[in-house]
Amino acid sequence: MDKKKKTLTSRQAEIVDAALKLIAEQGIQHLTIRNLSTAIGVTEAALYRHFPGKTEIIQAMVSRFEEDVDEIGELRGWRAVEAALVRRTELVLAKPDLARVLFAEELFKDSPEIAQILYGMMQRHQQIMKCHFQEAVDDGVIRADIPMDTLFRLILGPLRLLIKQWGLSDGAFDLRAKRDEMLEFMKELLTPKMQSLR
Amino acid sequence: MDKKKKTLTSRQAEIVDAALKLIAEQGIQHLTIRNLSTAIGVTEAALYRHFPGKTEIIQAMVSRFEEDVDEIGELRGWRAVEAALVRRTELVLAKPDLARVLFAEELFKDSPEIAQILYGMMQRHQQIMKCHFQEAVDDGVIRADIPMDTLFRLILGPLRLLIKQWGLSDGAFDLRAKRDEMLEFMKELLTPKMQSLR
Amino acid sequence: MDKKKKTLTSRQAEIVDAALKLIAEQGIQHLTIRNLSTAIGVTEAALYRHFPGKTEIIQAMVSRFEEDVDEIGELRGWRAVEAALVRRTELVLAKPDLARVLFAEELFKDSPEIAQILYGMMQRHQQIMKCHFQEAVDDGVIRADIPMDTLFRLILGPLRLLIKQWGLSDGAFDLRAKRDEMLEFMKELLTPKMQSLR
Amino acid sequence: MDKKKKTLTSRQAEIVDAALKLIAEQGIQHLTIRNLSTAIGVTEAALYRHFPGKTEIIQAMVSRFEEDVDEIGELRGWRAVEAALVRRTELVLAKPDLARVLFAEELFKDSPEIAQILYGMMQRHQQIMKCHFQEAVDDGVIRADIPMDTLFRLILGPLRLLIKQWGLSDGAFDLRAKRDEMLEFMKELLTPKMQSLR
DNA sequence: GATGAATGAGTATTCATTCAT
DNA sequence: GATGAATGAATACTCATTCAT
Repeated sequence: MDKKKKTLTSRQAEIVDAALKLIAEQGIQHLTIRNLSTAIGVTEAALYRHFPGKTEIIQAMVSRFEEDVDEIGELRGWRAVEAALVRRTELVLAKPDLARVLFAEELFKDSPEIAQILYGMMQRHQQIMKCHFQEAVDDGVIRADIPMDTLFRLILGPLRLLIKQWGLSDGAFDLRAKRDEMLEFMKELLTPKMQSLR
Repeated sequence: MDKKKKTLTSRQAEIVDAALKLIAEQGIQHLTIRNLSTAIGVTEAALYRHFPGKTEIIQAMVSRFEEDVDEIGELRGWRAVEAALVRRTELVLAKPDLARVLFAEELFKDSPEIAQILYGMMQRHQQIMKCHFQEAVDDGVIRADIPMDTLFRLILGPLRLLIKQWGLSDGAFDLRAKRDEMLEFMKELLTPKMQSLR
Repeated sequence: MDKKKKTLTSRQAEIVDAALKLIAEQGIQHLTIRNLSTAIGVTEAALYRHFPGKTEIIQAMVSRFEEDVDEIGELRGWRAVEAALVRRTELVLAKPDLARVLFAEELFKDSPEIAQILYGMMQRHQQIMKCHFQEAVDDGVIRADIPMDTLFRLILGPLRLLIKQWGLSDGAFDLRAKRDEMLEFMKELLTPKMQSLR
Repeated sequence: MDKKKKTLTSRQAEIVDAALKLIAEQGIQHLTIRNLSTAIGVTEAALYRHFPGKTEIIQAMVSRFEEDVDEIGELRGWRAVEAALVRRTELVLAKPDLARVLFAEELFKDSPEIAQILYGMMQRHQQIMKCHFQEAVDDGVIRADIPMDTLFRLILGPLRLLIKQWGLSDGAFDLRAKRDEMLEFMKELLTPKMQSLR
């Protein structure tokens, strides 16, 4: 699955880590070369020994998300879907601002490279999810008449909104509880109707 | 129901339009006083005759959403819900610029005033929708066992994601068709399963 | 004594009053055309109907000080000197910031016209004081061997410093009390020595 | 006795010098980052490598006064007082720029931090002088009945005025001669009048 | 007399980046 | 590998002033 494994030097890794921390703690607007360099304890100029520019730092950072996000392990079918949604919310809970970056494709409008990376991630994620949807359909857990893209929206859309509301409300409600509640209803709603006859 | 005066002078409207366009086309980082003023064809200083500051411009911009979004007319119940979703997508189709900004609350994360406005809008919109949900439940069109906030997410979440995907893909698919398809499935999924007969 | 009596129109007078008030209340840096115009209740542009520019407003304002400062009435000799010093401190007490302007010749370094006016005021004031010194000398109240300019400094210098300290300390001590104490010592110190033999 | 580090880099010293010159020659309103940077021959941005902001530049400038002013060496009593006044005037003669700023506390009225520094300097200087006054009193050179703060004003006030007049007149008179004359009179005036014999 | 709209020059400060050492 | 110094372009915003109406 890895397209271009760019093995980062330890210094590069350190920089990417610092960038992640900075975004997570202070928001993306505080991800400046200055802040980054002082976070690491070197001069601003020093960063340019390790990355050609800021864009590349963000690229490296964003690329790393991918590993984190889509590892659901050996699960399949609806269990895999559930696991994915859970994993996402847990990531949000663990690193709220980082998560905000993940969902804010608009933020990177001005650097097409990064937008591209994010778009690719989104696509790949979508692909994986659809696999699991298909498995769930085959398992008879989800009704078969909903097109995959619509299905994707019906499931991921509510999750995204839930996370967004949680973020906007500054964590005012119990994200896990609402997520579980939502998942339960989703599953029931999507269950084939004939099941009741079984 | 209008809280504050929002009668904009023609120049103010022009500025707000330009701001909207700028954000939609280039991202919020490019919404600068400079860009804004040159977009209109005046000096930067000139803008300050019409708005006290950048914040107020964005506020005016954001406030305008509200008018556009929430007028559903005389409908009630599920019909009203459908009308709202349709209205939203039609708005997106009519003013794609506005649309791109509409769901990107993250964009304004760093200015709490605007985040507040957006949050307020969202809350009010949510309130209205919940009314209609309740009506739909009372009408027996929607099952009664889903909490209102979850219901809101199950319906609005997919719509938002649909619009976002449409925006990110630069209008690559037929928004109306997908919206109608989605609506249809939603309605069916949410219909009570004659549970009362069980 | 009036060089060019510029009879101000009532609107001009109003503007000058507002300018004085502004300086007195907020300091000279807040004396802007904007603040001035809103203080009066007109547009910025309107001010230019009454004065050719900001400089002329300040000129008119500064010119008015002259009347206020040097009217000691019918007194002469040492009594007149005392009266002058008292008058100055009372002015300071009444309008602290305005007074600060009076002593801060440096503030107007960049507009030579105003510096000129202030310098002229200072000179004239010095002249008047020296007259009274001479009278005091003739009266035998002040010793005759001190040159007039030095005498001026020996008397006015401490007063200025007193006022400055009072201003810098934000009025932390009793200006009147210290002024009277100072005056008393001054008089005694400057009394001709033979007096003791009289 | 030094409170904070004041070892300036050569570039910092250059900036401070330029700032001093700018204020002295053109008034504080012209002490802008722009003017300052062009005076030195660098970009505005370059200044921020050497000072965090304008405030700190002015602070450094103001702080420098202290070193120059208060070193009188081993002297004590009236000799020390004389030495201090002489030193001050010599400083004025050597660095007229600095001199013009030296007594213009009003200039910094709007930035409380700097006003604070100046006030502190003034206080410390006053303390030192009062020590010497006391010594002079104990030596029987100065009469004992004048409160220390008044005494301070009676001696330093005239000096400040002398220097200010010299500055305003653009060095039109012989500062040294007038200073010596003043000092002589001061000493004589303040000599005890054998009051003890009365 | 007064306004609304605009201007041009200016304010302090920040940013990503470069380069000689 | 890293630093110190610098740059050019940008940021939001303010000021005194002008001009057509």
